[in-house]
Amino acid sequence: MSIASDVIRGHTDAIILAQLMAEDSYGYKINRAVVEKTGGLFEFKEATLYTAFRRLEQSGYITSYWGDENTGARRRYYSITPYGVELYQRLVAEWEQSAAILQRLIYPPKQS
Amino acid sequence: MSIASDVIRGHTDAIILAQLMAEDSYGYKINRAVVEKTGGLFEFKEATLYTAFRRLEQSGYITSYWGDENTGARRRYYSITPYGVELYQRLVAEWEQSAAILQRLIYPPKQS
DNA sequence: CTAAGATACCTCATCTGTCAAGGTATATTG
DNA sequence: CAATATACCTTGACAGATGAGGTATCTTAG
Repeated sequence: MSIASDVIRGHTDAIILAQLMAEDSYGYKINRAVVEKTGGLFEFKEATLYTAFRRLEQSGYITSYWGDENTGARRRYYSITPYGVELYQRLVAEWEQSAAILQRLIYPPKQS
Repeated sequence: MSIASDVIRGHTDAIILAQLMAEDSYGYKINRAVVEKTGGLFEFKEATLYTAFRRLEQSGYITSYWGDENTGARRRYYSITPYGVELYQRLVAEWEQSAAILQRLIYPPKQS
């Protein structure tokens, strides 16, 4: 993950929910998708990922169920709830607004 | 600060350093500048701000000195060090790269 | 057959940054 | 004289991220 880490920090939930907006998925697969999308620049630490799943499920934003693989390691699939869709939309809106704001704050002001 | 809070979280150092890149300044003034630049959407909690100052100073990124006001409350001015300039540049570069990455991660992928 | 690596999940303890809540002190303005 | 603005500070609690450890299955190379 080299760079990026600090900025992505705090957006764990939004990234996970974005994946679940497309389809039910499971931890390992979501993390593979993130690695692939970032060209290897970022990946979740496992502890971070599973902590987030528990947090989101306990708050009612996602639900989980065991996959019925008859081969390979078992998978716990997650599904986004209507409540989670709302959260996702709010997080995206926040991101958009806040990215614009940060863009203004992070560069030095002209001297007065 | 209503919205924004989560996204700005983690960029305290970069925002402070950006201000100090322009000129030496002090806590209260930096926070006023932030409020003004964001149209009132965001401001630092004082504890967050002063915690950050201490962290940055202990790490050698900024130095401080007391202003010589002969009126009004005393001010502790902060000055960015060469080491701090380096950090600032690194943080900005990270922000730019990471904002682009997040932009890709935060929207749902097309179903395959 | 066996070792290594990929797949897949989980927990615990610790660290770091944020922030609510409290405090001090001075100057200005109604 | 009270309220408000300026200006700084500390403490304790909390939440999210993470290092380090663990379990189990399947595939592939030697």
